[in-house]
Amino acid sequence: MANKIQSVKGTREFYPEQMALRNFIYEKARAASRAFGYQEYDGPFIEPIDLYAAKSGEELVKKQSFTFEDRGGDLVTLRPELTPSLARMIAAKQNELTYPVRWWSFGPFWRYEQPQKGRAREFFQWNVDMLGVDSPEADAELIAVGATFLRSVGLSPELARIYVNNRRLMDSEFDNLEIPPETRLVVSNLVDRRSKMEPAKWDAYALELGLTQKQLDGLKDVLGNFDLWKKNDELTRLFAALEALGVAEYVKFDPNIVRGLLYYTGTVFEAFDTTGSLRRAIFGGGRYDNLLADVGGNPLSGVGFAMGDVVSGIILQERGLVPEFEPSPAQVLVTVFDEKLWMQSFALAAELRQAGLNVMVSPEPAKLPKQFKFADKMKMKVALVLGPDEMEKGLVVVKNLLNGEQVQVKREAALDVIRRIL
RNA sequence: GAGCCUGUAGCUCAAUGGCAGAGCGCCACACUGUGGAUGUGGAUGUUGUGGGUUCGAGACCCAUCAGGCUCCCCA
Repeated sequence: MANKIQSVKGTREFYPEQMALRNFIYEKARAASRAFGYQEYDGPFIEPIDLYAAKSGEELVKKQSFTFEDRGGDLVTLRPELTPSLARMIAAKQNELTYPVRWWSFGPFWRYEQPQKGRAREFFQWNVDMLGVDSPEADAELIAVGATFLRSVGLSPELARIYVNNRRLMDSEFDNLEIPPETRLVVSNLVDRRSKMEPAKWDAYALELGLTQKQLDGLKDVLGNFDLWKKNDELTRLFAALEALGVAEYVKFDPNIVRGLLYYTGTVFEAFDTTGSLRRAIFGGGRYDNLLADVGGNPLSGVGFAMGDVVSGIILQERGLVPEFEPSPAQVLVTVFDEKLWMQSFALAAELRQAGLNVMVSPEPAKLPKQFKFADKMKMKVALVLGPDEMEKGLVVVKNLLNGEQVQVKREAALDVIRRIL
């Protein structure tokens, strides 16, 4: 180990088993996206740092992104998120796209953060966005896409919940409490931290930030009022739509969901594992009204969410929802009897592949027990034996590895016998 | 960026400052035309890395790397 070069901190190596999990998440995300008519797209993996600097604080970009100078002296960065790229892509074709635009993507992202459980420096993220329609019903559709994913991987409403809030609602509540706009960001941050702090400490912290006792009491009333949504038109429409879309059981109003991001303007939502070991969100998103302003487009409202593969992967594993790993894509092994019949086995394997089966054949004339052990470890379903006896009569032995039964059949009939087992 | 915990065989983990071990897995054989089960035997290692203290360090000290927990952050 000593002089081996280690993998970069916070990166993961995807051995076949982990790759299967990643692909499982990808397939389910793809299916949920397509079920609602979303089109797959992708942006570049490296971008000019300015793309992010325009939107986020420069300090943040420098601290948490992988940035380097290319040979031409330009600063480029490994993309930390997709939204700015999406905004640019939309802006570039703003007048030729058919709205509403429904796009989804799944790809790698990089953030220079402290790796820990649920967080890596290189990760995959599923992004889903709808642009061009500003309605609570559109918001509901995005939530429904997320819920469809949860349902499809076996995360029932008991196991995972989507919590919803609305920025405009909270703003009007802040107005009622006479919390001035310039301290709202701080207050949002405060709300975000509530679940992580002891109540007494949180109170003290709130007062420290400049809230009056009266404002603090009012804020706590707001955060404890789970019926608040009923007096908000956007949210009542949202929940009616969620009901009709058949995903209402997944969704709950929660005034404590604020999400740190500046650019959300209306509905915000986050999905959480209800009892798991991770406090991190499975996915999160919301409505943003000014997506294109920074990249030179005309105003266009959108709603979207993103889900990382790290947290979702851990939850699926902890819940035992990952399908059993199948080591070999080939379910059929053609054994090699001995050196003389080696090429005969190769030819038989080729024949079966021609017929559309995935077939492995031993690349060496190893002992039969060894070849069977291999098939067993690879969890293959069928083994064929082509020995001298079979060769002579134009037969082949087909063995069902699941129940141990084997039959000797004519070579031409082998394909049907195999197909019946698979 | 800060604090704390951990690092020993492929994996999970033992070992009072005194000969580095167990279980599982792996390999071979029992089984010369057939896997899983069983039995017998076998190999496993620069104790993360680099220094230091000591007659003697896996253990104690310092540094460093990696992982975990928490804070920060989450565009």
